[in-house]
This record gives sequence, structure tokens and C-alpha cells, in this order.
Amino acid sequence: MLSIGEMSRRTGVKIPTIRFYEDKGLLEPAGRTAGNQRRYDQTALHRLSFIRHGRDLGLPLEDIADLLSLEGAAGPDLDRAHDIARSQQIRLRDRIARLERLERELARIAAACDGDHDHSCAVLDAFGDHRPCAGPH
Amino acid sequence: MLSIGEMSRRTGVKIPTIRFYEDKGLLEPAGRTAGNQRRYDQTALHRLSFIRHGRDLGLPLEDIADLLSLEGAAGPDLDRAHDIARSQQIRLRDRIARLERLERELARIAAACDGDHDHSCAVLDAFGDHRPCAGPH
DNA sequence: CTAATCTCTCTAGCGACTAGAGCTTCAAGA
DNA sequence: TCTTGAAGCTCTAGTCGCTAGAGAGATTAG
Repeated sequence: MLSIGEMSRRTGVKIPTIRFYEDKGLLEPAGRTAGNQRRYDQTALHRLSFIRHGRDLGLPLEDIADLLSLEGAAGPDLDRAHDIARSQQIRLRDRIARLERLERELARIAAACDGDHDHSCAVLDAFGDHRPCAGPH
Repeated sequence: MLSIGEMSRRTGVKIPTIRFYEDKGLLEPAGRTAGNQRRYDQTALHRLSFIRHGRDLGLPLEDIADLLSLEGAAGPDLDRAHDIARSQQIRLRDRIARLERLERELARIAAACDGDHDHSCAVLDAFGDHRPCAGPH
């Protein structure tokens, strides 16, 4: 049986966050000791890792709850799990592309004032100027 | 003189968000008509574009407020503006790298169940399994 | 003048936590 | 067995950057 601190150490999820997940129904209420402290089993640990992983992948808690409810499912339900992964992948790809555009622009801005400062600096102008950005961000 | 709606249309910042920025001190309180509606000039428009741009670049409002306070500054203050741009660029580069790792992993997960569904699907297992992930995310 | 559209203030809510107060319980050593 | 310090408990409130809605008043085109 694991304490909440152990759970936290093993998954990297902070203690208040674990309680928060319980509150939101993502983790089922843990069993308690006589003194009212939470105790977890391996299933709970696995479940929390799953949540953690989903969060790392950028899934909102709602999607994760969906996936959790699909565990052990078959057929069309699995298609749903599959869809969630796929659509998240597409969203992610999009986000990366946007961020890459932004990075190029930030490089431009930072470069606008490299070197000596005797002349006036263009950083602030560059920030105010949207025109050089290729696409929307 | 521009109405708040015009400002919104020209910058792409939603109306309630413009009021929110005013509230937070990022935009100075706009002048008002006799009927208490906000009216803006070109300076305000420029300032709002600046904020928008900063947000698009992922800057927190606090950093943007800093930058705004540096407008028209010189010497060491400009160094500060420059630092903000640089450090943000570094953070961004990091974020992109992390997201790319995640994308590879999501691809793995989505692929775990491509094709026919006669056999059991590994999507959920893949989500629960952190081991294939190279680095931290 | 009327009707349609815009704008006003205000409160409350979102997601995903995080921090702190004030208290209780647990576990290990003496 | 007692003590002490770490770990846990509940609860409220705060964070960030908005967003939505209610119910009122202002503006503008025909």
C-alpha cells in the first residue's frame, strides 16, 4: 500500500494535484487508514501514471477521463481511443509549426539590437510590427 | 477615433479582452464619449497590437507590461528589452523540442492500432506506458 | 423616429493547478 | 512507551488569461 507521498514520488505528480484529480473524479477515492490517510494500490498507481502521461501529451483532463472510461473496452470504443490519440497528434503538429514560425520571428527581434547600442534599438519596434510574420500565430 | 469594436476588428483582440487589458493596466484607460463609450486613437491601436504580438509570442502579460514601460527607453533599459526577447526565444526553442518528442510518441500510440481491429488494440496500453519515451516531458 | 447594432458594467466561471492555515497522524529512535 | 519530526488531512482562496451572460444604455442608418 502506498501513501500519497509515495504516489507522488513515483509518478512525479504533486500531492495536491493527486487530491485534485480525486476531487475531479479522475482517480477513484482512495482507501483510508484508521487515521484517515489515503492508501493506494498498484491499480491506482497505474491509473495515475496514465493520467500523467496523458497530461504530458497535452490532453485535457476531460479527454483523459474519456480514455480511462474506455479501459478494457473493445470494438468501436477502441476506435474512440484511437481517434483521441490521432486528433491530438494533429493538433500537436499544428502547434509545433506555429511555434516554429514564432521562434524565427523572435530570433529576428533579438537580432534587431545585437552588437553596439550607439544607434537606436529596434527590439520594441520589432515587437510592435506584425508585418514580417509570415502566417497567423 | 476608434470604437472598441473597431479596435477589436483591427487587432484581432476580442472586445472583453481589450477591457480586461485596460483593467490590468496594460492599456491606459481610453477616453470616453458623452455616452461613456470608449474611443481610441492610433497610439492605443499601436499599443494593443504590441500586446497582441507579445501574447502571440508566448509572453506573459507581466513581461509585456515590462516591455511597454520600456518604450522610448535607452541604454540599459534597452538591454532589458533585449533580454526578454532572448530568454523567450530560448524558452520557445525548448518547448518546441519537447513537443517534437511528444509528437513522435503520439504517432507511436496512434499507430499501435492502425489497420484492422480483429486483434486487441494497444492504444490504451501505450498511453499507460511511459517507457518508450526518450526524455522527460 | 425607429430599429438594429454596439457598448456599458458587473459578476461568475473556465482549466489545471498551487499555496497556505491550522490541525492530526504516522513511523522511527531513545 | 514516549517523543519528535515528517507527512498527511481539510478547507479556502489565489493564479493566469481570458470568456460568457445579464440587463441596461448609446449610437447610427434608414
